[in-house]
Amino acid sequence: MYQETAAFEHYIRDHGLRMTNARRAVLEEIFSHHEHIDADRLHAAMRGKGLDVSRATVYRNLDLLADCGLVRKYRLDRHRVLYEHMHAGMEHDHMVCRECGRVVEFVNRDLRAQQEEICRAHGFDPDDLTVQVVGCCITCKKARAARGSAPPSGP
Amino acid sequence: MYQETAAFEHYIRDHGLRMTNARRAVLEEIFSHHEHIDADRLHAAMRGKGLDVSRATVYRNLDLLADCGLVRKYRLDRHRVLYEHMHAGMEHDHMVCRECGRVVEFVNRDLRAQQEEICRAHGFDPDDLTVQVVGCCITCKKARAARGSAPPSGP
DNA sequence: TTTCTTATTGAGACAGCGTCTCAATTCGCC
DNA sequence: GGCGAATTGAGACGCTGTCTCAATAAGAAA
Repeated sequence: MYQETAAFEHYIRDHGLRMTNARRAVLEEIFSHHEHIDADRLHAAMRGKGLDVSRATVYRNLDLLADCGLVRKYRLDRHRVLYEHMHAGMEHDHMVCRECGRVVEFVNRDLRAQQEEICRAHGFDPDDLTVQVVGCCITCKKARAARGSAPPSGP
Repeated sequence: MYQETAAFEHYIRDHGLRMTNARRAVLEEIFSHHEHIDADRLHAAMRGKGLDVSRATVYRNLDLLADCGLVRKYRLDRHRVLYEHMHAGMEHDHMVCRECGRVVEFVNRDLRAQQEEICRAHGFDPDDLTVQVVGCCITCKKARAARGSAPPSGP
């Protein structure tokens, strides 16, 4: 947490911004959740702890944290935007199950390297590389198979 | 167009649905645009041609077309969801420039193969593999460099 | 420490994209 | 042609995120 606070304060100062209680609170909150969370849930969690920060401020500061690279913003679909703090160097991607909505993380260095290579080839300077896989997870696949092979059974 | 109509009608019948004028119209419209387009723009284009189809119907049928695999739904960010028809077998991905908003397509078979491999390893059955790169395109990069090397000049 | 400037905040109105509702219409099987 | 069900149209609605603007507070300067 020390590192992140320091990095954030550094960024804040460098950009002529000001460090506030609300900013510290959002930073601490997002770093206390070790998994994806959406802005409104985070906001609710903060209020639940008695932290009186407005919704707009949570949104504003999550975006600020995303800008300075401490937080990653990840859009699943129209109704789900997740934020997660960067756990040093662990760039990962997501598989989203269409049926149960479960999000599975995976890390693959080769995939990243290849994406960077493609960007280079197109003279494109990437800020964010995202691989998003939408499909059906192993659990739902099994459930579906079970239903399929034993439908509303015989006479 | 024959193939797509046939495929669509086949899907429609297989799922106990009905083929309607609105469905045919949406199918024809999306296949007449050989690039990404959003639902509202498509709707406007249809009305412009005198096709009297409601917004809700366009949304509904674009989703239906996406379900049956004839159309791909691609989300850039909160405010941009693009649809594009599948041009047989040409699975591609997108790079979006953060500055000018330009969308560059690229195709890379290795990248796809690798994603599929990862899915297999996780027992995940992919419906849609998306690689989304957000960054800065070569044009904007040059523009930025030009500004950077010759800022509001000397005293 | 007090003062002063200005970034930030809070509350809620607002915006945009989709979705939902439900009566009216249309499909397509008989 | 007639019937039952799927589909449509029009607009209200919902949700996430942004904007507004007065009030507040950070932090530099005195």
